[in-house]
Amino acid sequence: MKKVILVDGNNLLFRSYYATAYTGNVMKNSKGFPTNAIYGFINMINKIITEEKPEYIMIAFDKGKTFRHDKYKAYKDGRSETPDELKMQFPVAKQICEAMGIHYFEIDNYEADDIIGTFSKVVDNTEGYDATIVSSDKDLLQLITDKVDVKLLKQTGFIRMNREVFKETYGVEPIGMIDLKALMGDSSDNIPGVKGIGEKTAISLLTKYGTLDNLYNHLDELTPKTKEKLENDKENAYMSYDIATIYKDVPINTDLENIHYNGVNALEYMNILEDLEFYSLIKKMNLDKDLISKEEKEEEKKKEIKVEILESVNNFKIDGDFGLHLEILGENYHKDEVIGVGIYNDKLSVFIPFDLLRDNPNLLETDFNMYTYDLKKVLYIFRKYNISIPKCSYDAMIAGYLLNYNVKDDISYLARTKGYMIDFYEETYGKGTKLHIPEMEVTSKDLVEKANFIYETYDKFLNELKEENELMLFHNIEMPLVEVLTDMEFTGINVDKSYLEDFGKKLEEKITKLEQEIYKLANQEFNVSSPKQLGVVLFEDLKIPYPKKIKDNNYSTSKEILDKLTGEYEIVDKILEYRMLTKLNSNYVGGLINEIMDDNKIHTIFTQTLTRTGRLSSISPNLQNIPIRTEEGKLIRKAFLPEADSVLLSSDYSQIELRMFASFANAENLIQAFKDGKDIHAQTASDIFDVPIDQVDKNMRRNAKAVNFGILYGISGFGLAEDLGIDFKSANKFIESYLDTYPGIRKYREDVIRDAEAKGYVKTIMNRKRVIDELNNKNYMIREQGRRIALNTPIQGSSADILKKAMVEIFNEFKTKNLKSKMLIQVHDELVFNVLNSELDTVKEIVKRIMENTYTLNVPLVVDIEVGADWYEAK
DNA sequence: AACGTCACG
DNA sequence: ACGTACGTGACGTTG
Repeated sequence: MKKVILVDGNNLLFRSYYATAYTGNVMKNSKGFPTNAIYGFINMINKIITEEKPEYIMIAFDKGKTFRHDKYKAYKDGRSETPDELKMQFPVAKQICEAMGIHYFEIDNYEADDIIGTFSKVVDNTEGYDATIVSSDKDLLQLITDKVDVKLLKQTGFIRMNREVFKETYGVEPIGMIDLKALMGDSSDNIPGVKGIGEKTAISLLTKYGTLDNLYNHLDELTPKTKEKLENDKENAYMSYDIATIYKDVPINTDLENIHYNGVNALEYMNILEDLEFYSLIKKMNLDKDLISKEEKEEEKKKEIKVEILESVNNFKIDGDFGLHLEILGENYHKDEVIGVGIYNDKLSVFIPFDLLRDNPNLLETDFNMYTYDLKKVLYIFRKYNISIPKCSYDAMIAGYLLNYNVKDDISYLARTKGYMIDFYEETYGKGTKLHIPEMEVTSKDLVEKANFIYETYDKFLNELKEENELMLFHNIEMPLVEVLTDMEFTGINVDKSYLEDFGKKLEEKITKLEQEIYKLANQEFNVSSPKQLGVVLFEDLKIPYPKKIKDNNYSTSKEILDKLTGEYEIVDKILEYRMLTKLNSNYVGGLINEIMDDNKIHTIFTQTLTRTGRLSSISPNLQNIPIRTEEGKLIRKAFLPEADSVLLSSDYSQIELRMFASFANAENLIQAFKDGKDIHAQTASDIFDVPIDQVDKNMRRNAKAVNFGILYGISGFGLAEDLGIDFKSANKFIESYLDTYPGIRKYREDVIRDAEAKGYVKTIMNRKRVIDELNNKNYMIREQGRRIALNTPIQGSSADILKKAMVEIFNEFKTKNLKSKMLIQVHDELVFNVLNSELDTVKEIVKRIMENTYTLNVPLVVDIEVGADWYEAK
């Protein structure tokens, strides 16, 4: 027997949607596209395939108004409109069917039921086949025959309904389902049936008379009341019969070979899953090799590479440029164990265990070029172990990042976009407690495969970069920056552990005290750190009126909300202080102490390929969010110290983003103000409120400052109103008068958005490109977000470009001048250096000159420099 | 693993 | 009628 699976696609999507949507929180990807229905849909299909192992499968969808509407206008009336968030998911579900290698059908004017009915009829009439229908809709039960059963989905699990079970449950043949509906109707489809006859009467009538026709032939045998009901509604009964009958002759190609299941198209499928951000499914799929089609498996085999595991260095020689991949066990190459390196080119296909390399640190000495994926990791490790480093000016991770591939720190993702089916890190090395180094046979193959991918795609990626005009950015900024960042990470920054410990103790004392006071004010003990418990205590037990229109089931206890209650309720002030102190203690005192290494320094990792705008990010620990805005928090900075005979120097761009914006938009008054070195927010206030600059008061300046910031983010009246605590109307007025004052800005905004919408992407001054899919989204809000992204990215990204360029130049000048001072930290518009006292004047001059002149805008770039005995003083 | 919160530019 | 400013990372709580 060959198994045919017939899936009710509509039903699956609706079910999955409402299974989770009732909470009001529909699952979405980071772009805001709803994915909850699709997620359940995919899981269900996967389950069906694993459980049923079908040779044939198809999925049916509804399309258009059906012929049933012609017969009965009110068909399905009363159903609530399908939510947009669900509608949006249908096209994606169909793409997924295709990617999964499953034929799907949608035929105008027919429901999914009819398509399924048509196939079930074919199977019923074909020797050697049987079918299983998958749905939670009982309507389909009428299709059950000896060869066709229904997997009826329940909330958890399913019931398999075959002819026997059906008869036991309903007392009639499956086909009698139609007669049953003709009598009892169906409220969900708004099928009327016969008034006054429900399930019980209908079943008992049909048990006796079998069919609707036969029943109407024996009306005289019935009680007068029932007879009357049936007579009155005869027309409705037959109409209902018609509508409830699944049509079995939909005009489609019913050749079963047409729906043969060949397995997924792995690449296409993966791409969709990545868009949806279903990472768990990506991993699962890769583990489930059954899902990958045979052709692809064969192709995979063809690519199998012979791997030599290097045991002795005697005959090892690099001949020609080569791909190299280094792997570590974990995520932090500053402390994790190194596994080894894979090397590949046309002549070499070798795995070198790390021990061997460490014992032979000159093994890789060569004039040929090295290509890598994550060069910084390689540079860092090789430097740490004094291994000679081949020259390298190509890194696939950087290339992939600039080309807008979703790299996600795992070479396998990038490789798969080019058809290299490399296992994910987690599959090979595990995760969390399961992290381990597998047998050398496995690691050697893994690393060489990766080196092979790096080597073979070199031309491809460089060509793509060339097409995007990103070669300059790649060669002159990002690649040289890798070395700069390596050096910064390697150098690290001194941190005074005992200072932090003392600071922590003081914090803890205050926290304990505050905690007791809060308990007292609350008349109970509870976990102040639990937003949930806190919400109940404040807004239920203490009956503090919630300061916002209630929208969710939960009370927000965010600063934004609590700030509105300060002064009025003592407990709120204490909670805010508690929050601030615990944040400092756990995130900064504790967090930083945990990251201090044996040399008493902190070595962060700068991620160069993460942000969508071109900025860096910093992890383990994040040195880009050390407190500064409050005095208490700022004290943390006293723990960051220079080396002996040195000071810390901080240089930061003044208003770089606003200058950038003024320059791009050619906003003359703003540009002039920058040229004249005026207080820019005061000048703005003077312009929009039309008063002389010396009559600008504090409030006017504050408002102007907020608009200046807002404009960088793609301002909205609502956002500005929130920020300034004013009403929506006045906020809009500010914005309007701002745009009237600076018509260049108004025009620039319109131009940028129009251009971005036409092209689907934006670029920075150095041609860094960001694709903005949000601009095409059907959802108004997401499109609006896309527009704000289009406005903000060139600003934020160009600032990032400029600072990166400056970093490379400063690094090079330090090197040529043989300076011992070191760049340590980058914080988006600021650099922090350890500067030897003897080099202070030189460094000041270099840093200021390069940062201010590395790129010429229509406005001057101004850099402020501060020096001190710690990071607190140097700021 | 996701959420809420809050630290930074 | 809706829901609202851009880009990050880390922690504690909760499911």
